[in-house]
Amino acid sequence: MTVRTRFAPSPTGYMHLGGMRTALFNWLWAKKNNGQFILRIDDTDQQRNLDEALAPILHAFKWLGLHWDEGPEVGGPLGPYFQSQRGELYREAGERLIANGKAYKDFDSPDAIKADREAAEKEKRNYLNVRRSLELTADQIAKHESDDLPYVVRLLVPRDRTVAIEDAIRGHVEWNCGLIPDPVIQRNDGSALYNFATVVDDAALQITDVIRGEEHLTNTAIQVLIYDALGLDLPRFAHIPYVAAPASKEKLSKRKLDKYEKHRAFRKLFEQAERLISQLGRSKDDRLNPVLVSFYEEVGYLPAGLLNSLVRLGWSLDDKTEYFSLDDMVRQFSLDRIIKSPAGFDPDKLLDYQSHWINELTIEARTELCLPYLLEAKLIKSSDTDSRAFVGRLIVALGDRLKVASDILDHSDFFTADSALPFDEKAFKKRVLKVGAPELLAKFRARLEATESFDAGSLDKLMHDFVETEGIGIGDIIHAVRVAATGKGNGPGMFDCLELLGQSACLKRIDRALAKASAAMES
RNA sequence: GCCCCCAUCGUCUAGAGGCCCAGGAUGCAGGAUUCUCAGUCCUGAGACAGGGGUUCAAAUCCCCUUGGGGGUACCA
Repeated sequence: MTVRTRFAPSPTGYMHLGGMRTALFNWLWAKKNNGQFILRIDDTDQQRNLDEALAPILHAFKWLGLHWDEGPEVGGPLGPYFQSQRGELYREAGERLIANGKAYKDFDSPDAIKADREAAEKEKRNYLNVRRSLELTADQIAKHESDDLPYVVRLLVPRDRTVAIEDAIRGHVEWNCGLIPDPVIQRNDGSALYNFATVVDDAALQITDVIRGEEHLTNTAIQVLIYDALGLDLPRFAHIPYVAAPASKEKLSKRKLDKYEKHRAFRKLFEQAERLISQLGRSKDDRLNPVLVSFYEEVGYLPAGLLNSLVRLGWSLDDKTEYFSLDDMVRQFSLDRIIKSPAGFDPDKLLDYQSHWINELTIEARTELCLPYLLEAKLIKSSDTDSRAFVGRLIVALGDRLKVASDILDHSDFFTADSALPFDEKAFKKRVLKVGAPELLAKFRARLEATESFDAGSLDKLMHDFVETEGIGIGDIIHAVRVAATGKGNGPGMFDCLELLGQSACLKRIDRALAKASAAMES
């Protein structure tokens, strides 16, 4: 039988990291088995602007390259793939269960149920439905119905048995049905509840493997009873642990950001977002929430980096392999190597995967990633051949300093006008305002002006000759040159920086630094 | 309260009775390289939640405790 897995998001308007990890495991398992991955939209509570709420979710899948075989936009033979359009199926299944005596119409008011529950609690007794509606005669039921007395449909739980599954991750899990109250499967208006709709849909969509978060493990008891009542075969279940927040075993949550902000590793993510906000003049929006997939796309992470990080949350191949491309994952993924305990999302580890994968990229590919940020920041005017070439050279010089695409914004000094270059005050003071430094800088400037060749190699030689004739160490001059030319105390190799800037820019910038230095000396 | 699940370095994990005074990765600290930063290389600190069993032998199996999580809805 072909393996068919599914991911069933509610159209919430965003894609959570934890949900994405669940989706990834489903996708991988399907692909690994040459099966199909289905996207079903659980839009039971009739949203008004469905498209708007769904778009970011579909976009996240597309961005990561996790394409679905059936679902929204692509359709498929077993559609529709929206629960809101499958009401007829649930109604039909509900009627069948009532006809079979596997479910019943419960005319008890919510208040009556509540009273039963409270009474049980008071007596420290486990609550079970009193099932008064089961005592009703056919005539009484007909009367209630003609009176339009509201009712819900409840599954009649067989209290004398147990229900068990062989979970692919947890192994044998068993429940005593004598402890399970009869769950509502259909509301008064005929709409289906989650546990019911899910079973009907998973069966209709021929899902063979249900891989989902462990928060659904308890639901599974009820769902298995529904499968049984409907005479359906059980899929294989795999309940994976949730993705936890840093420094806790709590579920990673979209709403607990201020807590994560205090976490050392997480703070790096917030800083990346702040860089976008300050350098691109963006406003703070929901997409820049590091619990959401959109954050990583916005900041310039690679799908490969995020994917690698997600797959390693709760899954490993062996005791040493850390880096997995999507193809590697498809080849090597397996359910039996998923761990049972929750895994905390670690931004440090993500950054390591990210820098691994970005360094696998060609310079051209990295350039393409960085250009949009430079354009948005107005550091370059267009992405023409010249800009591409220049950015490419910068990226070569940056080497593995460039970890996420928006890191390019940290190197605006290569793009700003010479007359507007900001100097890092601390570095300036330390390197340029040092005794004797301006004099050396001025002398070296003269050499820079006189030289014919301005490539890194020649500049290196030029500097060494200079150092030798002056009888100083290279450290006595190179830092001052760096600060004068780039405004900063650190960065790529100094000679690469000078070459990138070019002769005239370097001279202008050094002049500006010298002027600033003499002004500072006087005061 | 009741039911279910989980428990190895800060973090991600390897480990399915002897290979483990517990291995890798990341992070951290120190050193080397170097013009800074990043990287690279080397070194270091760092864990089997606790208690009972079973066994010649337990991180691994069983029980209890503790801790964490989930469910207990006319949410999904």
